[in-house]
This record gives sequence, C-alpha cells and structure tokens, in this order.
Amino acid sequence: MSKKENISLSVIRRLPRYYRFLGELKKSNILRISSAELSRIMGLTASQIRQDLNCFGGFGQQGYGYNVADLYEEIGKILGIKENIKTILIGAGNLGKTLSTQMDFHSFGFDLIGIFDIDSNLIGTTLNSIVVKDVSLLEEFCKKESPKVACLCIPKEAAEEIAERLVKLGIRGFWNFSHYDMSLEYKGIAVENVHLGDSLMTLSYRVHDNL
Amino acid sequence: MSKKENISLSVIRRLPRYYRFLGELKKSNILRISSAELSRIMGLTASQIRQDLNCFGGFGQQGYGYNVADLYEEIGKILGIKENIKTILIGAGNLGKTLSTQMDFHSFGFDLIGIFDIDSNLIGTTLNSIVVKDVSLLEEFCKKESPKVACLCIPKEAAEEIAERLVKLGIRGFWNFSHYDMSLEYKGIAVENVHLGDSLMTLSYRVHDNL
DNA sequence: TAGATTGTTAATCGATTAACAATC
DNA sequence: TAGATTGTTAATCGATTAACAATC
Repeated sequence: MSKKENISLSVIRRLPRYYRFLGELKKSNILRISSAELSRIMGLTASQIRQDLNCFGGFGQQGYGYNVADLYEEIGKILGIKENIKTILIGAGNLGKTLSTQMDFHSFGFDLIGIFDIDSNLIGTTLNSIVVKDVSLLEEFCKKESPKVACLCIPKEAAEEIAERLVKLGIRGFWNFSHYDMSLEYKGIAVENVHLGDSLMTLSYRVHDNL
Repeated sequence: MSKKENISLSVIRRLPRYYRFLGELKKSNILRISSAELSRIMGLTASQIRQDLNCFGGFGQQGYGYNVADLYEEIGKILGIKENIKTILIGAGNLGKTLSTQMDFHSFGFDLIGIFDIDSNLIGTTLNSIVVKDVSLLEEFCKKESPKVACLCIPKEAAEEIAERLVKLGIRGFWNFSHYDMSLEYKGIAVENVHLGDSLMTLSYRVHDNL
C-alpha cells in the first residue's frame, strides 16, 4: 500500500538479487515463501526483506507469506525488465565484443541497436548481427533512433569526450566500463560504473586481510 | 597513528578510488593536496576523506595537507598492489578470454599463472602466453603452484561445483563473474562478485526513474 | 478460531558529517 | 608568529534490526 517517493540506492541494488533468487525458487516450482525462509536462503534478515519490499507495495499476505511467481513478476516490473530501452555500445574492442555478443541485454530490459568504434579494422564487422559503425555517425544515428542508454567500453579519455556528446544527444543512462568516474559530472543521468580494476584492488586488500 | 582493527567494507571500497584519483594527480605533477581540495575533485566530503585515511594512519601534515606521491604509495601498499598473488582463471570462453588478455592483473596485485576450461576446443590454446589446461588438472596444478585467488568465468552450476574444489585446494579469494552468489557459502574467504546482470537491472530501474 | 506471517512503527546500530583543538 | 589543515571527538543522519499489532 505504501509507496515511498525516494527509495535509497541500497534498496534498489538489492532488488536484482531478490529477482535472481525468486527466479530460482520459481524454477524449482516453489509456490510460496515467507520472509523468514527467504532471509535464510539469501543471508539477510527477514526484517530487511519486508522493509525493502514494502517500499514498493504490500506484496505479501499475512499468515501466508509471498507468492513466488507474483513477487518475481512484481520485482521484474519495478526493475523494468520487460522494457526495451534502446541502447548503444561504444567501443567494439575485446570487452565491447564480449558484452555485445554474450550479454543478454534483452532479459534485463535493454535493446542493443547500435555499436560504434573509431578503428577502421572494426567498422563494418558484425557483432550480434549488428554492423559496427564509425563513431562519427553517432549524431546522425542518435537523431534518427533516439537511444536512451549507452554502454562505454572505451578508454578514459575517449569516454570523457564521448559522454558529453552522448548526453547532448539525449542519452539518459550509462553503463560505464571505462576508468572515468562518470557519476561526478552528470547529475540527473543514471550511471552504473563497472570498475573492474577497483573490484580487483578490493579483492587484493581482502585476500591479504584474510591470510 | 591510529590503526583500527576492523575496517568497514565501505571504507575499503573507497580506497581504489582514492588510489585512482591520486594517480591522476601525481601524473599531473601535483605535489600536495588538502582533504578539502580532494573532496571537491572526488565529490566527497573532506571529513570522510580524513576519516577514511586515518583508519590506516596519519598520512597528512597539519597546515600542509597530503603529499600526493606519498599518499598514493601508502594506499598502494594498503591495497597490496605491489604483491603478486598467484591467480588462476577458470573458463576460457568469451569473458575469460577477454579478462585474461585485457586485464592488467599485475598492476592490481595479481599474477595470472593458470587458465582452465573443460572445452577440448579451448584446451591447448594460448591466452596471454598461458596455455589453457584441462580443468581435470586443477588438483595437480594447485598442489604444485598453490594459487591463492581464482577468477570464475563459468556458468552458475559449474561455479558452485568448482568453488568447493578450489576452496579445498587452498584458494582464499574469488573474483566471481558467475551468477552464483558465492559470498553466502564461504565465510572467511574473500569474494568479489561482479554481477553484470545485477548492474544492468539497477541501471534499468534508475533510467526509468529519471525519465 | 488459532497460528502464521505480514506491514509498520520504534529502537539500535553504523556510517557520515560537523566541529574544533592540536600542530605543522 | 599567524594561517592552514590535519587528526579526532562529538553530533547527525540514514540504514538495519527488533518488536508487535493487524490480519489473512
């Protein structure tokens, strides 16, 4: 019944995890689950689960718990997994190639419609049945197709420059794999930084801490 | 001077970011920086920076600030960036191939010494001058080389099975790209989950929220 | 109805921010 | 010395956990 206005990022970041676990439960033909049971499986407290879910609505039923399939569906809706946000990818090098061919953008709410690079050796090649275009065609393409999200698989310097162009062209969200810390410059635009180096350094610290 | 015993994960996760920004400053030949100035550049509060750094020691000087090169060096030491933790990678598919060839493990404190797969088409190929081995040779290899970290680039089911084997073989940290939520089962072992799907779903929510 | 479990309010805990005395 | 800026303690804020009345 409740519907909070501003939901904290901590809550939002837990949603995909709920979604994954509920997907598994659904696959195992489990029909209902209580917050207590789910908390055991996921390593959280039952309180937290109920608090989190109640940010978006009362999905449970007293005395019964939550219907797995329904809750799965609801969280999917909240996350917008059924949408098809038009998405482009910049940088068809190793990482870009892997992401564009391996990542199932569709099942997460995205529709990859364009891939761009500056390297003439890559332009014209096909990835995931999309022909890699010259990055100079970006303006033209965006005006015609109006993509809303861009995945950046390019070096820091290139990312800084291209981000600005893309924001002007109407991009509203970035999936950023460059070392450039996007979140700082563009308030009001959603940025998910995937800093693999930071992740490795954190692991380094923690492994040494544990030895 | 202070040296806290248990440093919170929030602090640790900020260290790589400090390291990156200080690296940039150093490259720009900036010799000293105050917490106030750094806070402006990084989008944090000066208080937080001082608190974070003081978990590890008093690296600054009153009235002066922090010596950029020294602080960079210190954080590098804290993170263990100069170490060479023996590391293996499981799964030489698309993602594994990209990581093993593109990721500069060395500059983050790791030394990639082995790559494994089950696919006979991949076994015997060379990635980053490492010959991909049959995963059945894992036990033999680990007993001889004692790697301490494993990077998992395999599907969920394979990851669950292999993680158990690896823990028994002395692996103390995982860089996990599978959909399997490792952190749950293995307390005392450092796990960095890189859930790209979760990251995309979070982006989906946030883009819709912003539109 | 009795039992179970939610939704929600209140209490606790931890992390961030502010303030300021210490000191370079 | 005076000015700047740290290291550190205290205050605030937000997130997590506990408790329990509502209700299926």
